[in-house]
Amino acid sequence: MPPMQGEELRKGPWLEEEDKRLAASVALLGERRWDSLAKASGLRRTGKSCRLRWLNYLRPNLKRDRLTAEEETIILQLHKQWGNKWSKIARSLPGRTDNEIKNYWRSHLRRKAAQLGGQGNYQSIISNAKQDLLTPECDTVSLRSSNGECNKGDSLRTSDDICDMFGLSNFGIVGSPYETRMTDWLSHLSYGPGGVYHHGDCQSSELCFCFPSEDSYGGSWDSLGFLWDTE
DNA sequence: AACGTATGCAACCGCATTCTT
DNA sequence: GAAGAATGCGGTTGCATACGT
Repeated sequence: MPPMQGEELRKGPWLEEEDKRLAASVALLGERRWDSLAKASGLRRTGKSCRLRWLNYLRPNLKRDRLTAEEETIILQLHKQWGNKWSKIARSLPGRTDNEIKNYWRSHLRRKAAQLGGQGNYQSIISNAKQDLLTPECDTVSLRSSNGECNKGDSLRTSDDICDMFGLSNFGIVGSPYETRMTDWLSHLSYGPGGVYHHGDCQSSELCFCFPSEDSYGGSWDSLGFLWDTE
């Protein structure tokens, strides 16, 4: 739609005044009909520009801090699975925008992947990130309580138990959409046929809970994409 | 101090898809 | 069901700042 004569559309960085006006208009009219909203607000911006500004900057509950190691791991995992489906990846990271993830990928992760080069090393990035999250004391992947107090025979009954046991709260998972999936999955491992067991070769003298070998649960870390899939 | 380069991020653009009339 | 409008998405660009020489 061409701008009215004498109403040149503005481009470039948003002013604080424009942000306030946009936020007020969205509160009044809702997140839809952006062209109408742009006109009604008196902003000399396109609806498209208003929508983008709202989604990427003004929307409530946006996280402004740097992406965490956990989020980086998720991005790497999901990008491997889905490719450049930024909006899809963003839906699995509450408070993050597709633009932010896309930028982060281009400035951090893509280069990181390129430095190591090749598919095999790409895998190692995920593996390294995984090691940041999980304790590496067993030759199978293991998760241990952050305080090291794993008592043989203890039951994991609730998601809180599981979060406590596995220290999920340390990873920013608690309260996120994947908390339920993660805890469900861990519960399944606890009681399912594969079982969670003390690995005999574990060098730790303490009891630790280890995932079964890849063979016995029929997959690898890569197969766990469903944990993050919110669709 | 001045200049050139690298980096991070916000915003724009064009196209595809979905919605509304 | 068709056409136009609105929205969503991914790629790209431009600018401010940090950093190195």
